[in-house]
Amino acid sequence: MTDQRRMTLKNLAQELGVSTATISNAFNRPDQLSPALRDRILKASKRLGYSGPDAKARSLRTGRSRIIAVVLTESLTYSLNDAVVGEFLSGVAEVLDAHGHTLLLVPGRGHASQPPGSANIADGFIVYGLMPNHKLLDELPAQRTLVTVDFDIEGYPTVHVDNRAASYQIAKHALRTLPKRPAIINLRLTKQACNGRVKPEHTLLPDTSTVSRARLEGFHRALDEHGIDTEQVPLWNIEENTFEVCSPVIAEILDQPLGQRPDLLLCMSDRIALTALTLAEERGIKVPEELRITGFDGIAEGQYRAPRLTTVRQDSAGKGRLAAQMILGRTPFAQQLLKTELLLGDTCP
Amino acid sequence: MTDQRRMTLKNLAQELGVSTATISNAFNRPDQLSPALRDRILKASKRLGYSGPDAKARSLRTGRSRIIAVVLTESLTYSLNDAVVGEFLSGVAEVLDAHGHTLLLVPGRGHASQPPGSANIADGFIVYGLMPNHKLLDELPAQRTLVTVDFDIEGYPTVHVDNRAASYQIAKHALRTLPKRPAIINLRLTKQACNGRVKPEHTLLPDTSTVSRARLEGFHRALDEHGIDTEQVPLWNIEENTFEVCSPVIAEILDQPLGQRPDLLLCMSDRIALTALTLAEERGIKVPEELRITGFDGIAEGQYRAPRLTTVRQDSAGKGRLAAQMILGRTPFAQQLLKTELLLGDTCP
DNA sequence: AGCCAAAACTTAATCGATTAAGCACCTCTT
DNA sequence: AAGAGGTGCTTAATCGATTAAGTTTTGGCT
Repeated sequence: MTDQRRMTLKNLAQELGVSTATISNAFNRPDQLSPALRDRILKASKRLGYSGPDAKARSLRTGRSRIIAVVLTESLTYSLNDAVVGEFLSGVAEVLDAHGHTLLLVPGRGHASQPPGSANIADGFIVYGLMPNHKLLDELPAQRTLVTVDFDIEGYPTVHVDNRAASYQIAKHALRTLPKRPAIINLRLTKQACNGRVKPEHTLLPDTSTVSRARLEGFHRALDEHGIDTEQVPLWNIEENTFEVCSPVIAEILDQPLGQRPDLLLCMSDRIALTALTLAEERGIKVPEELRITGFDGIAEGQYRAPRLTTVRQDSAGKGRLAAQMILGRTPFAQQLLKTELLLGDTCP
Repeated sequence: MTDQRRMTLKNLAQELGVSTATISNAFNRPDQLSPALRDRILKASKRLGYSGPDAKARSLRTGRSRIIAVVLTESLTYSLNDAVVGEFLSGVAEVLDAHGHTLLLVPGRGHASQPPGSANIADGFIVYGLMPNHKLLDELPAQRTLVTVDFDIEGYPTVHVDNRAASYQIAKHALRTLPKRPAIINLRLTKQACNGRVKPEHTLLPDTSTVSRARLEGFHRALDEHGIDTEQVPLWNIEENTFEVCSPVIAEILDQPLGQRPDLLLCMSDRIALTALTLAEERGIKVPEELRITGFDGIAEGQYRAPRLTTVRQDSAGKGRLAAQMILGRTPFAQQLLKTELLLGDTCP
């Protein structure tokens, strides 16, 4: 028996007394050989434990792997626990799957973080929300196909959301009833790590193409229009979009003496807003009577609870679908800007 | 200039007048050549736009791709929106990343669902919670390394959670104060699709190795011990672990006339329990006074809210880490059974 | 029968690397 | 001065497929 040697296309060909080309055709181009022979080959490969052409060899020869890599901002560990990222990925996956492609996840920053080397097996890269100065960016553009999401690289196609317009819109809504003490809680806004109140010594990220910077500008514009001095509006920064990291900062905000405690929180993510909501509930602070809260993102968790979060929904899944379509060449490369939608919940009616 | 032709190791070698072996060594075995030459090679490759050995070719030659595939039960679109799956994947990713491997996501059921063909590029497979009769299982064991999670394939290493013990434990806790009308809400328990009350014509999944079946048995055993006739306990089934699919079923349960409405809901997932909690709040049903609710999984969403969900925590991330370690050969292959932990929240004190 | 096109296969080059084995050459040691 | 042992590099086989081009067989038509 020949069970021992690893089954390859070549071995199978020998076994059956046909050429390797024919075996290959049996798997890839049924019209190139007689049905009878094809049937014989397929049966034999099942019998001998040959599970089809090896993906490694095939991808080398054809130059295509049917794998698309998504490069994420953070470690995978963090990213996969973030609802917004999850939604985005599920959008990507939906389109890839429909076209027979598979999804490779590459961490933006990791432990041993290999160079993208092991990932350059992919046919294309979707780069998600990297900081504009990220070191990976030096290496990537040498690669073939590339779509960026939520940030720009000069000359490359992008899909993103009009963050400025969206945050302006929700701030406008919130300001219809003027707050006495509004406050803003942002995400990764300062150049230096800062988990708490943003002080004069902190410099904000300069690049207005940054998601956080754009959202802040939307808030500020709305405040301006309502005659509120943005300099006087307390600005807080949070380093990581998780309950654990948000929690102490928000506790600090809510535990200020009554005269200083904000009555409106403009939050830069639903995660932040939901954390604020939970902490307010724990303290018996009435939402929205004593404290109004707005979020950003429109994740499911904020909508499937009582009270519902007032927020602005960005179509993360749609963003993912679009990016995937661009990478697969189903949609012309372009600069795509997705619309957002105001969700009127109960936390800021 | 030679910029035009695609840079390969061979071209680079020619350009520099050295052998391909030397270039390869420059990237993979620095000790095999003089530092001076290596430096020259690295500089030249940067200059000529060569981004290191091609991953496709390398993986063919070496037989290893440094890619591990995770095969998921459902479509990726669904899986990536499920907190439990997300946590599991983040555990997997953590270990893979630390060892310089990348994560390939393969949907269990998809649209065009290619055979695992394009995925067999992976060095190993982590198969997550597939139904025991899934067709993918026919194809997979021919592959090299394989670890199953949350279900068994004869003879293969597994990591799972003691679902029976865990559900028994939380049911025991819930039954310390005897309910008048307990009810059970399960997930994917019936052979036929059934989103609602399980009726006599439905047959339960036979295999007790199934997660849902095991959990049901835990519930039943506890009920038994408290002298409650399990036949009399209404059993509801839900087909998909999402708010949208849960919602109508739970509405139906809660909208029953007061004498029939349950006063204890044993839910098979936190998603179900949280949906029940939201719907109860909307209806002004007091939790836990009028209705006690228990969950299963211990996802973050249930703990970072008020009231906190009473549930039993399975260490999904730990499951992922362990599976990844086994696949990478860092932990001996085995049948691993992870412990669970009771989380006493407010919904069933 | 004879001719020709289509059908059914085969030949052989190629994709871009890795790596064992081999060959110079240099530096010590005795 | 000869042998031993390192360095530093090259040669060439190989991984497992795909595919354009070529060859043989088949069958249809006059």
